[in-house]
Amino acid sequence: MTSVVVMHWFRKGLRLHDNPGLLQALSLARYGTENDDGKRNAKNGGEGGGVGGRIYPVYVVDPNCYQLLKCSVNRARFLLECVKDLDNSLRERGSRLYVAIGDPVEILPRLWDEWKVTHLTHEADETGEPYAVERDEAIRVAASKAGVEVLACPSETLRPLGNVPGGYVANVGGMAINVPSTMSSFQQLLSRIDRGNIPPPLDAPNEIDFQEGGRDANYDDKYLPLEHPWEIPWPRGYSREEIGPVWNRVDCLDSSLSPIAKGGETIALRRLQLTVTARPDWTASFEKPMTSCTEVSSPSTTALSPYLSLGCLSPRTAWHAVADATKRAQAKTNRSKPPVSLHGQLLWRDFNNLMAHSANIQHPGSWGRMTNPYCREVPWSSDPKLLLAWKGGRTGYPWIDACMAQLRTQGWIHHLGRHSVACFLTRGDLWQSWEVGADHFEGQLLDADYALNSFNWLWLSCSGFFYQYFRCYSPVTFQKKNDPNGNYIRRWVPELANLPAKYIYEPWTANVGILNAAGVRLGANYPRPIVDHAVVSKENMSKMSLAYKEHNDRQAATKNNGRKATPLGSAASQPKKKVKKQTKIV
DNA sequence: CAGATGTTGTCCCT
DNA sequence: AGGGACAACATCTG
Repeated sequence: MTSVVVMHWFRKGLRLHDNPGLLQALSLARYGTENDDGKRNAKNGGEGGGVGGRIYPVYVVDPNCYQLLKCSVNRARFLLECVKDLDNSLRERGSRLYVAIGDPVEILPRLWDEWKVTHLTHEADETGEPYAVERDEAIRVAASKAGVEVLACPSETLRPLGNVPGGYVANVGGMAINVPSTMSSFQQLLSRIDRGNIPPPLDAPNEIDFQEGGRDANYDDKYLPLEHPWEIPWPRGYSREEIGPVWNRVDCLDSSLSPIAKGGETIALRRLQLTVTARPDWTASFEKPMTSCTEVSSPSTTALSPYLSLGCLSPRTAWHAVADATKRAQAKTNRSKPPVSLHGQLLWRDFNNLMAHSANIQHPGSWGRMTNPYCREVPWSSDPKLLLAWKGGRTGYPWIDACMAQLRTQGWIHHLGRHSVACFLTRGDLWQSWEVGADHFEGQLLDADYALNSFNWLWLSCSGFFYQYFRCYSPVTFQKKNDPNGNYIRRWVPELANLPAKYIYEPWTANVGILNAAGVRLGANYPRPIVDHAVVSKENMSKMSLAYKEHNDRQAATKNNGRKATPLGSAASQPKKKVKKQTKIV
């Protein structure tokens, strides 16, 4: 009898619950066959005795992957906590995680050979993130050479993104469907698939599922580098000497200071329980724009995003937790609706993923760049001094600087805080490209996500999906109403903590006596504003207007030269655009 | 083609 | 607190 040896390769999807790839691996190891519909658990997935197969759950700490390439210390810590938690959960079930460091394209084939692997399962990467595409293709080629069968299962989103049954762009009768480019058309598309029902999450496998082919005693002492995290080559730019102290410092962080307690599936499910399941009325009536971005002690939202971005939490598990809690809410409680409801937040996530998927099908690898087909060309400047001031929270606008300080310290800020700083860097004030802002967020955010990060930067910079550039956030007044005393600023910019409330958002308007009394020395321990918002925001609106005109002219010229083929029939494939109308004079 | 709509603006008025 | 002007974007709907 040929024995089946399955490797389940964790990349994202760092969870046991609702993990179809893992269940397929278990089914193969126990019964030698795939779980036919991918919907039943491995324990129910077949008849008769097992085939004596074995399963090796594997994680490769890959310094070049999206999750580690640009990561801050905070983010590396969070990722490793997720991996450790996964190992703990597998050990509770009689298995374990085998962890290696380096390039999966070199490491995995060695392990296939060593372990006589016959099947490889992993979560499919559907957005077309360039590094993942290249890596997975190389793995597919190597697996084919090695005679290893590969099974990639979609489980990152509520529904698969691609052209598969139940997916958002599934071919219907051989006709490619139009990919929506607005949230409302996305919602309509979703409502047409199985009447908007979201498939229920799959249960986590239990100890019985792992009873055959659990641990391999021969390798118990191998692949345990997590005991020595300082050997991990992160983050980029730190010398080996620095990495030890960095790790120690991270371990000493008071995690209660952070809205994100700790990484890992266990904490993710507990946080879902505490924020959603235990609060039916809050969940049912949740409206994103009504939540506060100036909370000092704990987030006003669920702050589940870091767990979703690494796949510690399944979006379908979250969806059904919200649905169940909403059912239990009191009758008199107002039920909010997408896009502002909690379900709406998960829909945004899928919509963003679908847009990344679509952009990368049209122009591979373009999503994170200005060449993105959904991105308008705007002639941004490039000023390293301005960029550095923004990154370091030294813009002289306390609200902006406070947000950047929270980002740097906790790796998380409220969505509206992100709006403020992203608008400020791009179309609002500094006129720097959204790409450099996205790049910085990618490094700093615990919840950095390939699809969501670029989508939001396109949106805020009015380069794509959102175009009302005349709606501009003020770095002074936006939060004055919500936090008149400036408690958030006092928390994150301690240099300003003693200023009277009247001046906390605009220290440059205070006289020297007041500043001295508060210990503020403008230009010394706190900068003067690097730009005059009233002036530059007006100038920038004119620049945006011009950039849009030029965009429309280019579109019109393209139309005259004939249609450009685009495979998905998206908005980008319908060049139309009359020349902009003259403004009517009344 | 006109009119409605778009997750979360600001300022000033009553 | 609620509403309109601001100056006026793109996309979708009928």
